[in-house]
Amino acid sequence: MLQRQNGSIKRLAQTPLSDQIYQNLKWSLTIGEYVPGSELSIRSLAKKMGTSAMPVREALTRLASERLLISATNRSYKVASLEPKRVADQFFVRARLEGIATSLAVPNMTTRQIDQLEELASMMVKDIEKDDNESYIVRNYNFHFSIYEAAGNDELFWTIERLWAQTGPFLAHVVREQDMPQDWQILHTDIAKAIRARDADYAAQLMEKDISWSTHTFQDMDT
Amino acid sequence: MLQRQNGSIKRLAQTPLSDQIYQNLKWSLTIGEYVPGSELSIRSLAKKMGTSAMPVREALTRLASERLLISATNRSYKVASLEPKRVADQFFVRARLEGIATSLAVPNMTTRQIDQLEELASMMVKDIEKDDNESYIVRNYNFHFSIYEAAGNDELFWTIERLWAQTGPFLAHVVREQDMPQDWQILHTDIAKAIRARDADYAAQLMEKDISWSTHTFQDMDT
DNA sequence: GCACACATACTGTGATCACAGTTGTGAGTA
DNA sequence: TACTCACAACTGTGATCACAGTATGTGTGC
Repeated sequence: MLQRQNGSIKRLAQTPLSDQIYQNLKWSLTIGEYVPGSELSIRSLAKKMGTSAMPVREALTRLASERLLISATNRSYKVASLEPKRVADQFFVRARLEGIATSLAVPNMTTRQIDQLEELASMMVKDIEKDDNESYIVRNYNFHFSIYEAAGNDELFWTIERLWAQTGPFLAHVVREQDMPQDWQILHTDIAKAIRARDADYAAQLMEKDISWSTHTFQDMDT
Repeated sequence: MLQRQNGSIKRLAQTPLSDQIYQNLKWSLTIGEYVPGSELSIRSLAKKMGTSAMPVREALTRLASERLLISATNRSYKVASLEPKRVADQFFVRARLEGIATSLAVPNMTTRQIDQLEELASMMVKDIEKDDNESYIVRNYNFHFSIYEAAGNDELFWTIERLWAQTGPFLAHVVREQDMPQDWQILHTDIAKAIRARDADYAAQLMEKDISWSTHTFQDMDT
């Protein structure tokens, strides 16, 4: 996160400005703070952050390089807009990778960690009841990534994290529109149960299901 | 590729210099032109390419952001060195993703494309006999990626391509050392046959096998 | 002969400027 | 009213400079 002082970003020891801005924007994408299709320009962002254009420029080129932003030549950077095929492709890869990560994680998770999963799952149900979408999105992130972290494969973790930032803007849109299927909430609890039962295959299967409903959702959507 | 004139890079219409340099370096990593652990500095690369530091700097930050290069704070960029756990993790993800891509590709490939696969496979055997490692590496790339392209999932394709650039330096090392197992060559022909038989599961299984022998190879290696 | 210190030559990072290309708007005309 | 043309306000891109670290190598003192 960025540390602000006098309304502008203060340099943290040893962490380059460009890196802070990069992390900041990546997180914003993940939790869906940017609407699909919205534009980000170097200079206006730099002005908002109180830095020169340089570190912002670096952050944006990095994000574009990871396909988290679209960069047309000589045009401003923008968040991808909802092209059904593209988004469906992304959720397909997500479903597979997150299923794999889950089955890897099952033997590694402690009962304490599984307790926390179940607690998160029940809190998420309450978030939905209270219409607290922002809290729901963050808890959803924590639920999934505490599993993926337990998988113990850095490259897998990072790849999934990247995909979340890529699909974040679309997923947040669905959550905020309350377009989630009724039985979606039960899935999280079931996943925790399957992990507790040390049933790797079933846990992975549920996880794939959790992700891939989105595949169909976006596949049938018009732009 | 970069177009050279008077020993320096000439700007191609519409393609930013930084992008050309980025593509150039990424390909060099993929085919193993850089030894694990070697250092790349902005200014010296810029001098070699005949440009200012700016576009090189952008290319390197992009590569580091995709984890194709390591960037310690305030120290020069470098190609990752061979840490067994890390490399094994990478090949694990590769095996899974390339298996998935293969099974997706099976129903999509034309007989003409499969013919080309078999031709590539037999040429690769000859490359080994002739000790032409560079040609072998490029043909190996073409063999695999013509399959992955047929899978028809852009995100999957890009993710695999990134992983190849990541593992390129290590794989090339093995190829050049001629450390490949005897039965490895037959695998490529078998994969083509399985695709021709439209046996998606078997093709995927063979593909996973093709990748994952490396997992064990590097896992047992000392740094 | 060895160890410590200082100078030098690097490293990435941030800021600033110049440039060319695109977009959008407003005035002038048919 | 509609269309066109020009100008102004953007856009990213490349080059250059200043700076603060770090590693290296050399010379000096013991």
